[in-house]
Amino acid sequence: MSQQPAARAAVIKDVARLAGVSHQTVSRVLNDHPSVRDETRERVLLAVKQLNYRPNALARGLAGRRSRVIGVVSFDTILHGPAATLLGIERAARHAGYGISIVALERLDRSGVVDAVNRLAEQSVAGVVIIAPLLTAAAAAGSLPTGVPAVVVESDLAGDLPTVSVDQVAGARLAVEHLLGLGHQTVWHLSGPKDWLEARDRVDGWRAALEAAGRRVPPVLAGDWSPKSGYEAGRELAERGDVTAVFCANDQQALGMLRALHERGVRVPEDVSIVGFDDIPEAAYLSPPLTTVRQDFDEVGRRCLAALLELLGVDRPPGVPRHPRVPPSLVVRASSGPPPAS
Amino acid sequence: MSQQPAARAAVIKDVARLAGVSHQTVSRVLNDHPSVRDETRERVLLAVKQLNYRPNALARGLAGRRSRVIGVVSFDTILHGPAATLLGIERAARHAGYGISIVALERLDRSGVVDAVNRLAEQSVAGVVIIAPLLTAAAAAGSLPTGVPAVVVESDLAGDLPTVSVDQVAGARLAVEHLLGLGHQTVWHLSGPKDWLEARDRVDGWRAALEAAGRRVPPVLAGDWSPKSGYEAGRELAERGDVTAVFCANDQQALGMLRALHERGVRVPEDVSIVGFDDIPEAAYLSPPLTTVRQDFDEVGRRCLAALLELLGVDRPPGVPRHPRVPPSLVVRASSGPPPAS
DNA sequence: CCCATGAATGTGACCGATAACAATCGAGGC
DNA sequence: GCCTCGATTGTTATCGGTCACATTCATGGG
Repeated sequence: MSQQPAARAAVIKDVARLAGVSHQTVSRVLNDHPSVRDETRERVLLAVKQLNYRPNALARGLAGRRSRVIGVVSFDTILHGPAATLLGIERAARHAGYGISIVALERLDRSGVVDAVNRLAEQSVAGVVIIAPLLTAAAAAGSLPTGVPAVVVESDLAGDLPTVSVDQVAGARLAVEHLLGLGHQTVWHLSGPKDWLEARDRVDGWRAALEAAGRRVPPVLAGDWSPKSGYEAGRELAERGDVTAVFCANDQQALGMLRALHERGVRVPEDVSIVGFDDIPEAAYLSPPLTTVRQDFDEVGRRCLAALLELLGVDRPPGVPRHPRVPPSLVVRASSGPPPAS
Repeated sequence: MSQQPAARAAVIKDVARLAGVSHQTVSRVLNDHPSVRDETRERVLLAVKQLNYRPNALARGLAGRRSRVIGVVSFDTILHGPAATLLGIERAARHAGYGISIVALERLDRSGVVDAVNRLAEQSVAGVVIIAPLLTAAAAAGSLPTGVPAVVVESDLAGDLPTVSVDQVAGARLAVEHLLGLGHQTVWHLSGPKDWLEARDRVDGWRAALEAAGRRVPPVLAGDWSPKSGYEAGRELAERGDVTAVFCANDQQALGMLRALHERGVRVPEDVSIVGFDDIPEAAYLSPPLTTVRQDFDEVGRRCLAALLELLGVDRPPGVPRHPRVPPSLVVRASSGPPPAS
């Protein structure tokens, strides 16, 4: 009848008692402090194993003023990019021995970001990563009041905070150069929403590539990332006879555009070539399979963590650039080809 | 010269001093304990505001043995379903005043799940939600060693733990009945991976609906959620002339199948009707727009949280069922129609 | 008029770890 | 042989809250 109801998890004192040392010595072993005799260390580790002891992260954080958790402010994780970025960060954090706390934002305005960071700060996170694909969020990140170490993803203009982003401009250039290389006279562009930085950068890269080649720059078609906006843009383009190549700012828009063109009897790539951006899992199985630009989100996650750890002074690999840009790569499939002979 | 370097954040004692009360009274105000005089309460709240005081969640959790964070064990959050579920849980948690800590699993085996829960337990989470769409994960969840309150999502066989899931069987039935209602003699099925519970349930629902209608049950085609497997199954089906309707276990597979059929000149829905599952954002813009079954992931998230809060004894709404099943709904689009006249 | 009662508030222990400092011990220098 | 020094280990304070209990004070019943 004297059975404990749920044998309370062992704490550091239990380990100390079992190993016959002071709790402080146990703490030293756990944090591999140098001056512990080998024999003592082993005795402690044995006790740890026997009791299945796991240090309490809360107590650790409170006493040591550093927690092994990093906060992530995320946005619209239904979209492929943000979801993949979040996963990349989680993966990198886990490998570095950190946990992840997330706060998702419904709207990406200034007070929302600040508020989210505050909520994370309450939890004494070691630092935060802000996935801030919008201009407003980047601005907010630039003016964080608290002294929380922060890294901003997908934005290179967050005040003096370190940032990590995919080189969107280079990605757009890859797409455009690919199409020009196939013989197209110019390339149209269906952009993402104006307030997204990635959308803006892709427009810039597209325009720069066209200008560098001395080509005419058509007007930008404005989309909102959704397949719907791609569909609508596709119907417009189908009306005109002079479009031979379109660079869509993401794969979902490209998908909608494919549908519109197909509906109107415009053949891809024979009549019009389409290039997307993201390389979502579906891209290879659209009709036709989509040529697109792939982003390495795992690499983004790794670099975020590297930047954050440097900020925390944990690691100090001297060569880490403050605003690294991860290079994207072009994946050529069947949706792009030479222009019609005409 | 006496300026503080970064004016350390205010703690409860600072508030107490400023308000001229004891720290315990401040604590009472913060946790709205009844017996505090109004005048005192206001004085404290004023001090809180003046100092911009925010209670330290670590200390709170340590002392009070309850943290306002719940852990989520997630898997494959690149897929639409898990990503949406995660977001739903985060949203519900945020509204209930809880934060979210996540651990993503690479593989969904027993030790992985147990390990993830342990990592969360170290952080003293109030409870965990396990997104366990695989049989192995459900089994692991059923044998969690620690005394951590847990709710399991997308699995109804996790020992005696409360679970929340979408009624996959009903969803599959909706799809099949829709197709039979259009006049098809029978419906083929491209399943998800065998070890996923959702895949298994959808197979069950499909078969049950066919049997209930007294129809022939064709062999199950085995997929793996990927567009690729849908594409391959589509090529096989195109070979046969006798297939008029296919229920795909998810939209990505349906997408691949659409591509294969299109490639072979099989028209959808004139020759073959296709129904998917999930209603991913792309579904409405495929060629043709996809008829599919929609799941309400926000509702799943809400119910998860309700179940967890009940487990925590925080709330006790008596009517909460232990294994609620969220009903899915059919979204009819252009990929399904009457069978060919033949 | 005294005492029981309950509301309002304060005091000190405690949660489980780390940090700072003290104590102990054996070895090498004079 | 005594003292200093570094390696080990222990003791106590501390992190920032909550909990359990003590205390104070005004009120109402006998």
